[in-house]
Amino acid sequence: MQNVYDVLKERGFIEQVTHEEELRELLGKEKVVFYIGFDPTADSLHVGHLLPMMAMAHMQRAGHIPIALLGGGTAMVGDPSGRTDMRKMLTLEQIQHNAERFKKQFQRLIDFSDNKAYMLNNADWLLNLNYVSFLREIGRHFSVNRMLTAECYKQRLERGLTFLEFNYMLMQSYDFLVLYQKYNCKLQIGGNDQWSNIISGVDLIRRVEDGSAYGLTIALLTTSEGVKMGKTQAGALWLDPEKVSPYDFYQYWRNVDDRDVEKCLKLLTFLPMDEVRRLSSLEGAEINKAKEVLAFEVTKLIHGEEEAIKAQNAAKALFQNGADMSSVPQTHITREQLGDGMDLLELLMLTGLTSSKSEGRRLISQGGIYVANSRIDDVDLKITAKDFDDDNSLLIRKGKKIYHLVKLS
RNA sequence: GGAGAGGUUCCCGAGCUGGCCAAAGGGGGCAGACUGUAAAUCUGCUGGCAAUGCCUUCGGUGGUUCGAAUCCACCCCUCUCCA
Repeated sequence: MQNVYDVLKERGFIEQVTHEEELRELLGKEKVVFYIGFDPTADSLHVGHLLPMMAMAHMQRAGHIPIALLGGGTAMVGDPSGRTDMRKMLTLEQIQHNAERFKKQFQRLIDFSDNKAYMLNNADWLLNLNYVSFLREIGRHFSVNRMLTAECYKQRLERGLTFLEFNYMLMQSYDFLVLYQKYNCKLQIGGNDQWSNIISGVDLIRRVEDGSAYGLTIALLTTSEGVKMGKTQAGALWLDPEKVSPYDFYQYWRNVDDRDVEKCLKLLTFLPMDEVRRLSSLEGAEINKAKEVLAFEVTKLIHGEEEAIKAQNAAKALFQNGADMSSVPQTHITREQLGDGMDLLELLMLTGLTSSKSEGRRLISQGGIYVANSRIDDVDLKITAKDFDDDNSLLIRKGKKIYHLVKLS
């Protein structure tokens, strides 16, 4: 069987490693417990978390044991890495609630049964720490001089850094130490921005336990433009279907830049590399086939096969004249709401296609709104029951590819 | 605690000798043309509303004035230097 290390490397996950050869060997010969931390600062995971999750899944498939560590304790402080401002502090209840949501989402990719993976919360050991003993046992191993030279603090030194945030590194290092002691966790994986925190954990384990631990960072998922992937007009691309519908999720991947297709297939799907290479080599309009596969696979991974099929059918219905419109985003309105005619501007807002009437006016006057596939140029157009088809539905389109179905009942 | 700089519309960033400021410019976003549900490029738009006008907005609260993002007072926050 192929060494997971090589798999991760081939698929482009690995950015930095503490001891490449040793780690590779270790992963090849024993079951390794490893951990990745997640900050429960939002009530859903988003695309940015996908890479670490995939890495975990690959590792688990290779027989290793993941620990998903929720930063319930560290979130009380907030990681300053890669931040220009201080994070908002969350209440205990918010963090607890978010952690619950995360677990559901993890379960799609990671098998938590029979101790094949753990989910822990560092609040369990961080919140009750005694300040003075923490300083004596842990704090003494940290050199402020060295911390200040760490990349993650350099930037903040120019802009200001509170003592609270400065402690983040100690807390994360302590996490690693605790996991090493209690679970024999030898490896920490994290985003590339976690490098400083990770190596300081590795260091701490060496100093306190005289043990060998390893660190590995994963590339950040960026577009060919170098921008973080997963930004949509509405904000982040969340994994929660309540926040981003499977259809929109599918469309996001269906529309990635040509240049990002290969990277996404490698990082976000489990397709064998031969298949990835074949799809990535498609050129011109052909590459759309690869994008369809990508969109389908990623959606299947996150929302399940059934939802992925629905999203794909909806896309086909809209873009390739297919018939199954059932999963196109839709809004229901009643005949009472419609009355004897509703302003199109009003309807656009109901569907969420626009957020104000002004925006609707603008769109219409620029030719960006289509009702039942014909372009609308009348800003004051009223929609009546007659406009709906036999199926009591009306298709509205905004721009080239944002569709919305209005159902009358 | 002391000295200084600053907080502007989604972001950056002008404006700050008071009216011509819903506020330059850039970024981002949206739409149009082109196209492959791609990229690049070009064009337009980018606070709201019952819309040739009206309303809310320039850290907060009061004040001066016919009129304030622009002047004054107090307060809050951020940064830099000093302790």
